[in-house]
Amino acid sequence: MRESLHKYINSFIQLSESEIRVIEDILTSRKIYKKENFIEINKVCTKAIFINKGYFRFYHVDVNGNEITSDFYFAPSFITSYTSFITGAPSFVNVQAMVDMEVFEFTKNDLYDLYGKYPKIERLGRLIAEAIAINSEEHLFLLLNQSAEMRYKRLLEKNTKYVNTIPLQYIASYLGITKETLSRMRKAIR
Amino acid sequence: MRESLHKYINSFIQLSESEIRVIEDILTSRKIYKKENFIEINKVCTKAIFINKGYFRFYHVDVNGNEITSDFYFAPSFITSYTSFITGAPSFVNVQAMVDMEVFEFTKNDLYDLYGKYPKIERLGRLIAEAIAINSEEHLFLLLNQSAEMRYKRLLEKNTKYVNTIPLQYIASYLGITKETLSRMRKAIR
DNA sequence: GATTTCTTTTGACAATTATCAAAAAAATTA
DNA sequence: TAATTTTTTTGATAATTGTCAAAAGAAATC
Repeated sequence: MRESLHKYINSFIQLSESEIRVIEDILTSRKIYKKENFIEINKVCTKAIFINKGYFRFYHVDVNGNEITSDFYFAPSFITSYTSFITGAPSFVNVQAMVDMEVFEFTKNDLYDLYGKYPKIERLGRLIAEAIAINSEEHLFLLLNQSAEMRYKRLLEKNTKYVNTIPLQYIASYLGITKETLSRMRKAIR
Repeated sequence: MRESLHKYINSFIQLSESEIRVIEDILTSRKIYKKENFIEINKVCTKAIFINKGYFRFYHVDVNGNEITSDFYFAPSFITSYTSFITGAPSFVNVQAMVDMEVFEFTKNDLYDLYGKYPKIERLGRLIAEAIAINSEEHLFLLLNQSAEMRYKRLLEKNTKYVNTIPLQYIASYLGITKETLSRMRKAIR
């Protein structure tokens, strides 16, 4: 049942049976239904999850009342409202289930206990933090790299999964443009 | 001489005398002069540094030949071409000294040795990776948050240091706009 | 302190992107 | 499958931002 978790962890680091077990011990299996928010804006986030099935989007509402999507995370992956989880400040994003999902939840306290007891689990934490930093760096790079059309083409190449499974309106704001502009760009490219 | 390093590390985690010493042992003191590139695009980056004095900008050249600045890092801070250092892929950014600088350099190999031997130093690595991820998240948030004018105002509030010390042309591309547009916006705000 | 180099500002105009409203298409639910 | 809801597309127009060239200002160098 937790095979995909093992596989995912293994892609970062080889853990022993007992290390895997203590990780499993802090997890609670849970379902999150489409459109439900796992994390709410302005609340402090002290929980994180492993996505076993489904995907999330991170979004906030700007001054004009528009929803701005800042990120997507697909299974398998660990996620949380990163800045809030780390610093203890209120989250500035909502994290919303895009489909009916299956996740394994755990608390910050439990995780930090494991960090203290198992250096290799802390190493896993470092590797995941690094992966998240790299992901943000790539998104940043995408946004800074010229016209909206170029950004979309780049996304097409690099993140085919996004373009194929995520509704266009959310991809638009991920790219920093409106859905109408993205729709027109797609027409122009065809 | 390395007081600012100690202080900086202490802001993340309390290390013992001997842990501090082994970190110092892998450092090489160095000067980097204004406009010099510490890291070159397309080269694999296996070194990182602690900035003791000065600041860097991260930039790349886009298809139209324009320099795009994606980040700034001021002393005191650890920096490297993050994605390249972690993954071993060629760097997609240049890292350029903005003033005459004083830095302490170290290699990836030496650092990873320390990670293996000193769990608390690996924890420091995790904490720094997290800080970098948070920094990128904030920059992303800035870029996605509506009009250029709003972005600039937000930067004014949040990162006064940037606005006061960095030449406008670099701030412009950090905000995803041209220097002319930023210049006009500043005039409008006055 | 004069000269050179680098940075910022300004103007005129063009291109890109946003906005609002409505229609069409697709997906979901009854 | 019909009805409802959600998502995408289209049109007309406005607002924002970019481009290119030149001037003004500031900083660095001799």
